Amino acid sequence: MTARPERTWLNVDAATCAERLLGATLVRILPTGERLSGVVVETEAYLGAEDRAAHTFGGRRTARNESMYAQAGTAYVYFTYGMHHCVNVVCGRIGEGTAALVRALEPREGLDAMRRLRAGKISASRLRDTDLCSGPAKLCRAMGIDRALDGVDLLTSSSLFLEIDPVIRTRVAGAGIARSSRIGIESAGEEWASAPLRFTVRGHPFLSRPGGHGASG
DNA sequence: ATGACGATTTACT
DNA sequence: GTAAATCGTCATA
Repeated sequence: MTARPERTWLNVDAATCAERLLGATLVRILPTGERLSGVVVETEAYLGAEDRAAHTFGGRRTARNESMYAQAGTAYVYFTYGMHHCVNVVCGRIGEGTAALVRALEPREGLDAMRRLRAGKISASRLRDTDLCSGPAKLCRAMGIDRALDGVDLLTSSSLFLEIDPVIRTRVAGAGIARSSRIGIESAGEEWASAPLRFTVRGHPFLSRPGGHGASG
């Protein structure tokens, strides 16, 4: 039986939240009513004011990152590189500015719709299942996530929300969790660029790129 | 008002 | 491996 997570489950530090989200299911209900979903298999933790790589570093607070300061369970969706969206799960206390970036999903429901949404110049039929959601911007494209969903409550929303399937989470826990350095944050400096704040399901085939070797979980 | 910069992806050499 | 695509946001003036 699946259930939505409790808010207290996300009211934790970003690293704990990022690790915890592995094995959770992200569900998107399109305006058409189609249900899309995928299991979270890769995340990154962003630690807030202290973290040079975080959008909330130094307490920066603007219209763009406002939702990152909201309550745990809020979706922080941002637009970058002039063309891509990425989605985070806000965690910790209100005003803390911490979150976990969702970097890859194993697609479970609505693969045809995902293919349609992801298809650009290449034909949809040529997109392999492993290409659908293997990156933070890819999964947003595949699930139709954009700034319109910034700030929605992932615990109560009917358009974008989290579900926990105990069977899936048990299977993920059995596979083990690996930690590695976060991707694409070189400019944040060596200390933060090398911090082991990326979490992956060990050896999972749907990652954005190979995971690291670390403690099992 | 302006300029530099992305928590990326894709195509191409 | 490298480079282009593409534009909202933010710091500076």
